[in-house]
Amino acid sequence: MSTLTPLHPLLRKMGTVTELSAAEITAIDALPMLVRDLKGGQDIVREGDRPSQCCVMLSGNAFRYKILDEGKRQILSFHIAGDVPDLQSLYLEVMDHSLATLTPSRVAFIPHDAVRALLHAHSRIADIVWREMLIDSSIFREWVANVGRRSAVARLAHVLCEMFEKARQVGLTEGGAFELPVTQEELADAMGLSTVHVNRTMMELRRNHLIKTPRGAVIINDWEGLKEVGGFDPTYLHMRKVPTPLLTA
Amino acid sequence: MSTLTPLHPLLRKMGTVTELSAAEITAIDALPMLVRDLKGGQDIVREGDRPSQCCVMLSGNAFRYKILDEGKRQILSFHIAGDVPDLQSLYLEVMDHSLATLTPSRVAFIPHDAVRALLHAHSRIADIVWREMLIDSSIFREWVANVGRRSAVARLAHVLCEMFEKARQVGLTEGGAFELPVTQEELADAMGLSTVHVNRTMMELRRNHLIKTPRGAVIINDWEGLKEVGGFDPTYLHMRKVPTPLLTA
DNA sequence: CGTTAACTTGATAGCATTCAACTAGCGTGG
DNA sequence: CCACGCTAGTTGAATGCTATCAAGTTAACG
Repeated sequence: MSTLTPLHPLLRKMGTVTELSAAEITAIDALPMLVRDLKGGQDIVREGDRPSQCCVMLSGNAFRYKILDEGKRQILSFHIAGDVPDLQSLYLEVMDHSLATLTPSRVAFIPHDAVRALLHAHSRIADIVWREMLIDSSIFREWVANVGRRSAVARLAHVLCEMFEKARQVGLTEGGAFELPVTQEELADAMGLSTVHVNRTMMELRRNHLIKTPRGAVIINDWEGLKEVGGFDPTYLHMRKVPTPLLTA
Repeated sequence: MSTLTPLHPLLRKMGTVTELSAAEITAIDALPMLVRDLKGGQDIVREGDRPSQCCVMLSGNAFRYKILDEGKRQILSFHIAGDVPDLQSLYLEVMDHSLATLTPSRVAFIPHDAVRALLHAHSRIADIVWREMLIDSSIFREWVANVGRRSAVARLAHVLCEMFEKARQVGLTEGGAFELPVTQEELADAMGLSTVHVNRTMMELRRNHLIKTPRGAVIINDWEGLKEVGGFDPTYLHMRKVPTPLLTA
């Protein structure tokens, strides 16, 4: 499954946007990283923290979330290998949300200083990184709309479409299938629904032959149909070109 | 009300964060701007556009929104004088949402090239601008949580708290009062509720003596109470210091 | 003053939540 | 190797928050 290339994970993601020069690649390779293996369901940074480093997902999955009054949780995003889920901490000193692993994950921590130095030295890399942050922001906008104005089925279909596209972009799909190590409870917290209703909604998608859901994964049977139901238009993902993984694993 | 200082509007906002040097101020003042007066309810940029400039709100109010299937609208943010609501277009070539005026507004358009040049020449300004974009993103996260996991009353209270804080930050409040030229329909589209229910919810807040709503404005009678109801914690606004407008008008 | 947009109010309907079991899958340990 | 126990998923019934529909009322404006 996660046949990660030997490439630096950052290159994997950035490479989907622009060809990098040798100097740029060297600079990225030279970034100091502290690699750690984490269990699933473990916080990486918490709301209120003032991190001095940011983290790159090498493998596994993570998600960002907020806890509101009465202990209700809102999941803000899901992340896969290659993502830097707390990039914003470079400029926002205190975390306004938490970040945790979903599955056992390998994570690399890079000091903010090192990243800042890289961005100052290589303006093209800076451009890519900023763009990445702005896409992050664009996705939040879509989520506001998703949670605010779509029905449960549409919401779920939309989330699945998005996760599929993001996985496809970095070559983590096989046909219409991709790993989705997310419980229905987590999906519920991401979509602002109850677990029970996510369950029923999911069954509806299956009943209509749009998806199949083997353990920990999703198979999309009817991509066009799913997009239709979710009102999915990938514009907001701002993918530059047709996803072409750097290396065909 | 909007006793705008003679200062460049960008300075107004950025000045709340750091003291700028003379050189930096000159550079900002030198930005080429095309100033236009727009009516209320008029689109500035539309989803799908590929703008080559971004706009600064000099006066008036604006909002960003998406139209989904079946014509449903989701409002993503509200903006006041000093904001640059489409900054992201600097790096995201195609608009994933629309931007429109709420009230008659004076807007300045600045070419992307000029902004990019400014950011390259003055890294401290770049830092402030990036920070601003990331705060934008943080606010979207909070909105996801707001729409996803809060009840109608809490949602409304939270939105009002946020708008008050943002206005206060740039000196656009008088005591607990601030201008809110937003119809209940617009509030509804911002919160993912129906107009009718916004109306009832608003009445509830009034009945509990938390707010008063004279035409086009809001007076907060009980700030602590409103924060309580909305579960409002301003951390996500990432305000550096206690709001001190550059000039006391 | 007439006209229109914004705001109110009442009644009804519906999607989603909550509560409460129950089932299936899976790892662990006796 | 099977039992136990836990987590995730499934199902049913009842409640409830919010939407929808339909008028009516107020307020701004020319």
